[in-house]
Amino acid sequence: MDKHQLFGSSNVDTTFFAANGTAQGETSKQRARRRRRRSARCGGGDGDGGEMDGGGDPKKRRLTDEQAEILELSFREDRKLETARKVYLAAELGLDPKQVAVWFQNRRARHKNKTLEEEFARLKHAHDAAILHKCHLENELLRLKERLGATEQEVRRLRSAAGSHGASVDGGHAAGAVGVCGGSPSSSFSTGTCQQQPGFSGADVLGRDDDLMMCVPEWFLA
DNA sequence: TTGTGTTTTACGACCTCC
DNA sequence: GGAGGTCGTAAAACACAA
Repeated sequence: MDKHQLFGSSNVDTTFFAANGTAQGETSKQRARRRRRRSARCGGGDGDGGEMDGGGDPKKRRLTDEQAEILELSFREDRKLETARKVYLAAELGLDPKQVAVWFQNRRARHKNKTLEEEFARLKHAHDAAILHKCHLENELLRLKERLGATEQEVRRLRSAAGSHGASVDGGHAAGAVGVCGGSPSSSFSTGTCQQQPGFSGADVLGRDDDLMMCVPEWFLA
């Protein structure tokens, strides 16, 4: 039969019949096996089945491969089935128009299911990615909180040290404590960091590879 | 060969559109 | 009101492991 007759001037890929043994991803091997089984069951030679004249249940008979393929092509053309096309397909395929209608109904349902599954997979992938990103952000937040806590602790230590130092040595001129410690061996500011004038850098607390340089200005210590 | 899970065909109920 | 749509489901047909 001329496939183009079924679909008018449409762009039906006629190579479909040659290249695709299947309408829905079934392998040719599976299809062949299925056909053999069906033939054996129905006692039919080549004409597997449309009429089921071998005595099977006439109520529910499977379409032949060719019928299914042509219906599949027609479905790809247009998922809706208008009356004229239904009648034409039924006549061409030797089927009841009702069968054609039912086939389209079921095919639409399968298509919808497949679409939903694909959409679900896509959304799940996006969801997983979002969860991963959230984990990264939470880790980052945790790290920043730890750094903040350490810095605050250091600030408190410096303030208490500056307070006691100023009171006992220079009568309360604590404002310049950081700057004037001068690297005294006994001072808590004897490390190199305290030399960083005019303010305090928390780099020793934060670690060398930290990208966040938290600085405490001198007025804060006053 | 058989039990079981999946796919396909068919139907009824209900809804929408013309 | 009729035709054709979706949705849910039954049951036949089928695939496949044990």
